[in-house]
Amino acid sequence: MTAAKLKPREPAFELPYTTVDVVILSIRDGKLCVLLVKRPDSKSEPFPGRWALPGGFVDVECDKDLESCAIRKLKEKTGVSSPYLEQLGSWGSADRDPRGWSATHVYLALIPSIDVELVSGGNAPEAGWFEVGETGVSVKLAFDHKTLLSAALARVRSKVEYTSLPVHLVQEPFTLTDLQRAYEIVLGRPVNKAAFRTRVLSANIVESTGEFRGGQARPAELFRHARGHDEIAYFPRTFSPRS
Amino acid sequence: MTAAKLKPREPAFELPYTTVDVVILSIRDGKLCVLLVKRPDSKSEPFPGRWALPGGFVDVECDKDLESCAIRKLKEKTGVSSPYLEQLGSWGSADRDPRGWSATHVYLALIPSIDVELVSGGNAPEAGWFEVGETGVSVKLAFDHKTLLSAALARVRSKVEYTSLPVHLVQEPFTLTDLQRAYEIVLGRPVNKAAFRTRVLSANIVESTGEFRGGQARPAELFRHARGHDEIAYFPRTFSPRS
DNA sequence: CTGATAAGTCGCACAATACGACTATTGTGC
DNA sequence: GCACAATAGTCGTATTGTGCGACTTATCAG
Repeated sequence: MTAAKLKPREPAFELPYTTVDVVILSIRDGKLCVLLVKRPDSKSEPFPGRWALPGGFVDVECDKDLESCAIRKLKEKTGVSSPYLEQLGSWGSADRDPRGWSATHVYLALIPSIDVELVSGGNAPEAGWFEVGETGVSVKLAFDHKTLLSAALARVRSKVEYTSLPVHLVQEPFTLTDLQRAYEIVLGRPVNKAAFRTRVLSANIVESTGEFRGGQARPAELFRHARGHDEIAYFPRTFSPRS
Repeated sequence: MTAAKLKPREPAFELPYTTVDVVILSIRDGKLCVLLVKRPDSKSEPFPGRWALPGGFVDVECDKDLESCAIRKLKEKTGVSSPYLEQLGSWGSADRDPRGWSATHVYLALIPSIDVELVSGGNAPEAGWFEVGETGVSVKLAFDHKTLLSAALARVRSKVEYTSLPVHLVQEPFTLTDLQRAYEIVLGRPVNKAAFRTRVLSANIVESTGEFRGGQARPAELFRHARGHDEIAYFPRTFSPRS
């Protein structure tokens, strides 16, 4: 790729880099986890060998907009093509990337806790799921990705209190108990069963499939996301346990 | 400015433009208003003469990060230097700017309803306040600014229900009635006085100055933003009138 | 002194819900 | 076949928060 490829543009001042990063969260083994990829080991790259959020430069040739770019990167890493995806925000400064002024548009994706085929091997970077604790992951992250991850966690933990967001962390069909577990994992505290069920059912965010799943006990009714509820629903009040 | 100014960079693929736009809202004459600037009339510019949100290219020479850039643009237009400022999101696509692939980082600013000295005249663009209705302003906007403004209004109207956000629309010192008016203007409906006062006071978002303002009636206690509450507070419940 | 005006308070009724305790429905071991 | 374990799902109530109308308080004008 040469400078000849650069279309002459007006104004001819220096342009920042534009990137997209995706915070992909999922529940694995009862823990909230984030998907990280290992940066290439080449010394010409910043943060070689360091773990990072999946992401990279916007490709003006193939990305028609920012969201498409985020979806492309998600698809490349996980094979998942239609997750819950929302924009988290953008971070841009002179020093967040050693290569120069850069701005990243960060997306938050939630995917169900199924076995995602991590697209790895070949020249694709190594990828893996990392449990997130109170503040983030235990490994050191590249760039300002620690900040981005913190922001994502704050957003998710805040929204759990008053939205139907965790619906997107469970695989359809699911039982109300499955859904309650997802809430509890993200909230980090138990939730009363009766109160939880009234809330969820009266908000019409899920609908019955009519099917039941049996275990060694009474079979549980199976639900799916309510049709026409691709977006998350807002509860009028937060989950607030009695003191 | 010539191509020589362009620092050679690796990778040498085409970079999107990076801009920052600011949605500046204020209450004027009891109406929610947005600040717009007129685009230059030169034919070499996109959307000549059209009204637009204040904003423009990130200047990698003087802007250390995106927020500084937003603050700079706000200062240039209004003279206000420390408003309530939050990031709204980013919009980027191949076709939102006729000059090429561009991504804009949009900030939302709330400023008190004082007489802002609109910095205008000379070669500075014409600027003015426009009342926003249900969906936006009555004039046609440049670029995708209609979308950006809609998003800003949706954010504000949603947050009014459960946060202390309108605190930043009133000039200190203010009475509780002043604050209630701000809520009512953004909400578009009346609020019960007693309920409003309990909520606001128990949330500790304002504190008394000890001063009083007299009119032809009983003097009202004057308040200011509570110290240590630069950010907005979240109420546990939404304003919800009885049906 | 009286009335107008707006600030600020009080108390009740109502609605939502957190929660523990209850019932219901299945599988399993004896 | 019966007791029991395990989990699903419901019920009733105590408690909390708050919406709202009506009240009291404080000031000014005439």
